[in-house]
Amino acid sequence: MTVPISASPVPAPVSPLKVTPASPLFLREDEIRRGIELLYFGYTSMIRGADAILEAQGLGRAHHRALYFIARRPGLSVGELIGLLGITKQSLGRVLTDLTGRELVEQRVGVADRRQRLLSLTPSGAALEARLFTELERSMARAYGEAGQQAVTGFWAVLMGLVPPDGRAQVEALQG
Amino acid sequence: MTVPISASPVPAPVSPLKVTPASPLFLREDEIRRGIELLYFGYTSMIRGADAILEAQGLGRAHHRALYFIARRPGLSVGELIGLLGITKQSLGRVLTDLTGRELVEQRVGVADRRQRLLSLTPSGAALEARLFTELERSMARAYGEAGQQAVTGFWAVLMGLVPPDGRAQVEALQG
DNA sequence: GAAATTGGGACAGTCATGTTGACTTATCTG
DNA sequence: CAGATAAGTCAACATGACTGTCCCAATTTC
Repeated sequence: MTVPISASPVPAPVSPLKVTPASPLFLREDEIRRGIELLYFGYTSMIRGADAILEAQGLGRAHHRALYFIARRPGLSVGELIGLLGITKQSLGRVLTDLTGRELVEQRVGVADRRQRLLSLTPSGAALEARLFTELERSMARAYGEAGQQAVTGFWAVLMGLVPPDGRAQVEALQG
Repeated sequence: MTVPISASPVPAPVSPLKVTPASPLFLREDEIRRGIELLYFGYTSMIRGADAILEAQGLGRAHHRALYFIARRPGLSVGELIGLLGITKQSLGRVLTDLTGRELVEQRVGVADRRQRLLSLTPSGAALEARLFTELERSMARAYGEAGQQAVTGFWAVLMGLVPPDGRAQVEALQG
């Protein structure tokens, strides 16, 4: 990455006014640690907003995650939800028993495959998920607004880069 | 959303070539959900890399977080660590008992205030933390490299925006 | 100097959420 | 029909958070 300058004796830096330029190779330990720490604090800050609502309902974050993905992809099967959450059938089972018992989630038999149980939110489940989403949205919308449109694109790009290549299709499929 | 057409017969859109322009106000629900989901999957993908090392040591993620912050700010007090982790004294107590019992962390009496116990890593603790950090670094460095320098700046900006204003000083103080 | 506050440790109990393993039922597919 | 798959269930267990209480030593305050 050396720029050959033959004629001029002292090669002047290209941008002398930038005091702390980011390393071109992104390899400095401090930059890695900054990312790790911001990811930790940013993530926990965002989800903390919904905790009060959940606690008032006697639910936990595991219930929230299930509600979120069922809202996002209504009609998904139990197996698909297990894959998204990355937990075992037994762990999800307890959460799903809670949610169906409270009539926040309902199941119906799959059409193509009658072994499947397709999940969707009841009206009250959708109302609760909307309240929870509003909390996350408040936090995320403020961050987007403060950082600006270009920053948001970078935010998405780095986060997608953190996901192992074989998992990216799943994330993309969830969206769009 | 009807467009009144009075004088000019067909008002041409301003940017007819942009197929899916990002909303200027960053308020479209899909953009919020994309951020929520990428943050969730990106965060879990990054930390998952260290789990195998931890499990081999019989330690958990709580131990990792404590090791990380002690490595980052050697000599910090128990109270400061509690503040960073956002957990109670009792919860941290068990983790710290484990780590000191395994001689990964050591405590010494505070100099200015002798009630304090200042935490630091032993050589073997530093070695373990370095191995764990290498795992996180591998993931983060790849994401930085794929996304590019400008994206990293945006990544940082959005994440800092997620942190409530009264908590940002603490995050900044951890760095630099 | 006495009293109140603070930093830290310890004990006991509880809850939420994850795990493994084994078994059952219904259904689909070769 | 035989085997594989989707889902549910029971039991046991591990982790990591919580609350509440009590204690000690050191510091700060009056």
